[in-house]
Amino acid sequence: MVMAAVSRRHARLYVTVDLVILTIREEGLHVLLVERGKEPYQGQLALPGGFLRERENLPDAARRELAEETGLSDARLHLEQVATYGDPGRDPRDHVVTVSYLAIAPSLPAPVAGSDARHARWEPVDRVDRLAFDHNDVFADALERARSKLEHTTLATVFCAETFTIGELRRVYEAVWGGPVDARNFNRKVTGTDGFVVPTGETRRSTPGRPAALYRAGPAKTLYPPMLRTNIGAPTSEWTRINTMRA
Amino acid sequence: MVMAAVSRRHARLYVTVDLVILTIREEGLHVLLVERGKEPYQGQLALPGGFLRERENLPDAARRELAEETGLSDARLHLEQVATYGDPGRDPRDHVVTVSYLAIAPSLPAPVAGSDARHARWEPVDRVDRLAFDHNDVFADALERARSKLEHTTLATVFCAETFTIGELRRVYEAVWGGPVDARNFNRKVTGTDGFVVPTGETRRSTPGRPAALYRAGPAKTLYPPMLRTNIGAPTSEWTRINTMRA
DNA sequence: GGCGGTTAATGTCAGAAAGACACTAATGAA
DNA sequence: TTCATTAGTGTCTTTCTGACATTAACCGCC
Repeated sequence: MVMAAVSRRHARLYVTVDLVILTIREEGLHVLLVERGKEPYQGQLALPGGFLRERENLPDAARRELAEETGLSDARLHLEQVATYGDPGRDPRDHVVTVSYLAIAPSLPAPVAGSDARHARWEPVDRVDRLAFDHNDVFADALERARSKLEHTTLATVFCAETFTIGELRRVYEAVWGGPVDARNFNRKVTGTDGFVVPTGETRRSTPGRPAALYRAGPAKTLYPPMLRTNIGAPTSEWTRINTMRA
Repeated sequence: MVMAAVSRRHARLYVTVDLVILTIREEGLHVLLVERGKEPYQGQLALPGGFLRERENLPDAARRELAEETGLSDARLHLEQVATYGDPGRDPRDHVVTVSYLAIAPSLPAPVAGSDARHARWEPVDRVDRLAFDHNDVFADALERARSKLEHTTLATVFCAETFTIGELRRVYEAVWGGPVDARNFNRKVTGTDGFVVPTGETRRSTPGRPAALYRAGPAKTLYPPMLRTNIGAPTSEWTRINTMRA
């Protein structure tokens, strides 16, 4: 049986992946940006990314680009698809559809010098503005995804090292949500939720101050009931983008 | 200044949109499926969809396909992007990336007979199995998205006609979540949440029984605090698919 | 007109969870 | 030993939800 090829009448497009790589540095949430080395948008900051290769699937492309930018392929990294943007005018050169991925890692070092990351740098998330292409939207959607995920899942532990204190975990929430989280209620919620964290039995000393108990990430993925953002502005959750359709 | 074209070394792909069209018929949640008229997967059921055209953006393509399938372009329809699937082997003919959209409408009629919808039919969501391509995954993800959205947003009203009763709204929840919802607590939650519904002042009589008050959808999009599924199996929320990456 | 059945709406009680915040504990430095 | 700092535990109140009872508003029938 002969199988017909796809009609040549259909559009053929380039597909890229764009990465929103988040980490926590200097007590604040940062995103990795690169300076465009050539047109279009030369000199402007953009999210890192690249073109899909022949017969390459999307997550592999995202992992490849991530490894290029951060040098990491650690399994503890979080990588998840967020949205797809396909406005024909988003890239002046040609019709390019991009699939964005949220990547989260424990404290990442300064960007490595590579051919694509020559002018890469960590930017505080509240300082991100005027990115190339539609990357402002891409970034905003991924940031909101990260914020929502901290409400409903135990994802925050991915921002931490293998062992961490409750205080460190709470500061992750504060960095991602952009506001204070009550230490007493946070401690009760996290340690009272089965599978969120697992005590190691050891402590980490700080000078001065009471030594803090150390924990590892537990097996639970879902945080149920969720820990909702309350006193940090009105929730502009990704839930509310009814009829949201990325172009 | 001359702008370089995209390198010919990068892959060029076909992009499609796939629609998960949900409606409620005969007290149950249904999805629109079409029977494939040609290879690959000829004779098998699939989600409706089609190829992106030259210079067409994704939501326009989704709307175009939706109009073809349902005859509707009603602004009250809900249409939102869900995920993108790009496994090179997902279509035997060529490397095709698909972007899935969730579409929700009030009670839709039997499928119109069109060239693409010749063998279209509504299928109860719990009877969906062995779809073509990777459409089982596509469908499962969109269904879960719909289920989650009923927890966090006022989206359920889109399944209803312009005016509806609280009982009708509750049956939407029961159809989408697949289990019973307590009428007394539901009524209190819905009518007690600002902006969820707005009373019309009229009633709808049923014979026999107490006339039910009629409502319209209110302005609120977010349902906060959310109305979480509790006694309908463990929540298999889309939140828990950490590291979920559609291929 | 009254009664019964059905559906809708309101109400009650209890418990869980979270918000707000105080107090105690465990250090190390001075 | 004292003090400052950080961590952890605790208390009270409020809010919300779960479970379920009761009342209300019909229409059909006698």
